[in-house]
Amino acid sequence: MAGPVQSIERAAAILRLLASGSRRLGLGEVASSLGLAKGTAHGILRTLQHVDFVEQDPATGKYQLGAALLHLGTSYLDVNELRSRSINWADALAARSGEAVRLGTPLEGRVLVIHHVFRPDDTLQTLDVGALLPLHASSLGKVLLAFGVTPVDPLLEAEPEAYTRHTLVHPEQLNRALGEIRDLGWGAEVQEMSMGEAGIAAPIRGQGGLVVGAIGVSGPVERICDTKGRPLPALITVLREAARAISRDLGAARW
Amino acid sequence: MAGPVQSIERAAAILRLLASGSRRLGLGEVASSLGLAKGTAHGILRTLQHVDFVEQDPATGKYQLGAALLHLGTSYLDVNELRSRSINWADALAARSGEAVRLGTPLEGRVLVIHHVFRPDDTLQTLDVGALLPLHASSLGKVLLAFGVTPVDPLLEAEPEAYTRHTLVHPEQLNRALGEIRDLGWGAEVQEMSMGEAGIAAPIRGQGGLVVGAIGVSGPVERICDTKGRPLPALITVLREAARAISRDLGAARW
DNA sequence: GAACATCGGTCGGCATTACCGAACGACAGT
DNA sequence: ACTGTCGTTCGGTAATGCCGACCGATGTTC
Repeated sequence: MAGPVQSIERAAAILRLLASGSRRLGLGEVASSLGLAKGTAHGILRTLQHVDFVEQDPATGKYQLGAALLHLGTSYLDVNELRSRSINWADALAARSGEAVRLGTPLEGRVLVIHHVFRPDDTLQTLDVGALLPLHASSLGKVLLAFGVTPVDPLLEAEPEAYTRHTLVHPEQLNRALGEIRDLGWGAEVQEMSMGEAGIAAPIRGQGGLVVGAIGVSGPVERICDTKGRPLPALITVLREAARAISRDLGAARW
Repeated sequence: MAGPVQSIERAAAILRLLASGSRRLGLGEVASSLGLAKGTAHGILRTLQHVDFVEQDPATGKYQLGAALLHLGTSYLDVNELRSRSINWADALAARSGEAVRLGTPLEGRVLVIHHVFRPDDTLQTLDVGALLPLHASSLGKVLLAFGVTPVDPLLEAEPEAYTRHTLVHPEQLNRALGEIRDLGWGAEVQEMSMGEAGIAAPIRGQGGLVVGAIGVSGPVERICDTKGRPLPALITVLREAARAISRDLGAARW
């Protein structure tokens, strides 16, 4: 296997850097962050600007992501088979459960939300599609971890971030939870990312039974769980039915 | 001005190619479409795959866009100042007009929709954010053309596509329409893209009065226009007020 | 207000880099 | 079983993009 194209890797690193900080970055910041010479970084940025992947503030000269990326991102949604086959089932699940439904796939050690159906009531909600959730503190992420879609090692070595006092930060805690998820076939997250919020998720399998993503419902903890903080069995049932239906659509034989 | 980085331009071309056709593409197709040797295209694709910009179907070996692009695309929305400053005004405009509101910016000879507020009634609507509209057959596009945000020349030379029998396809037709838009300060599109649909749009100005985008309302022709097919004055008023308000927020002094 | 620090941008020489084209192995259709 | 096509690998070559010093503008400090 020959080496990857250096300049493209660097360009991707620059784009990721611009995406991580949500403010505009100067040429010097970009260059030093990636250990590049200013001239080199400038050449790459100029090229990225030329193809509309980055824009430059004419006043300050600072750089930010460009418009072409938005179109590429939505084009990804259009061709994503997991998403397109899930849409109808996700709608139905939101209707049956009365809660918000989200679909996730792993990306760079996080969970990328690729579909989001709002809770059917008319409350104000923000679209999560494109957002990245933590693996260890979201129901979608825990399911993906449990079924080996994405490696666990980095999380077990470095202490993961604690969002609330319920977040599983100890490797053994997390490992035990993942074992349970494997046994049960579904996973939950109760106030581990945000107090008052909870979610449950189940794996989606593609051809050959390989887990390719996860689907979950989430909402206020009092609507997801009973008074003892355990997920409502009725929700689990409809969720797992949806996950199975999507898996079947994707070609997973007997799941 | 030194030359842009070749491999990055090629990588971007591959991504755009994958985004244009909404189906997966094989290596051979990619290579021949761009006039590259198979080996070259493979190296670039391998790199793009390595950074999650493209994915490869393990069964067929064909390539499609990757998940990282979705996150980059939404990150672009997060930092886009035109969008963030417009959100509140767009919401208000949708409420006052009772119609769907969209914000556009030019991209590659089309209009990129960067914000979309659904019509306030509860009908089923699909989110247009990230979609590309034609310049000559959308109200947003015509406004951007009229105010010189994007060059008109390519459209005037090549006959633009006719979506309906009302689409302006003759250069002189289009030129006259653009002149009117410049005079009036707003533009309309009545069944030029899709029969039964109409829209009106107004320019948004940034610092120094430069037009940086457009905002528009659109919906069924009978709700946008009067019986003679002319846009309702009340809609035009609230639309222009919103456009002015956003322009002021962006730093356009006296607009 | 003048000197300075910092910024984005430019340029030319060097050698690393990525390109090309042919050959390979797997697969599907015939 | 053969043949066409596919994605992939590989090595030679020179074109390519990288580096670091330099430039001019901007805004900051004393």
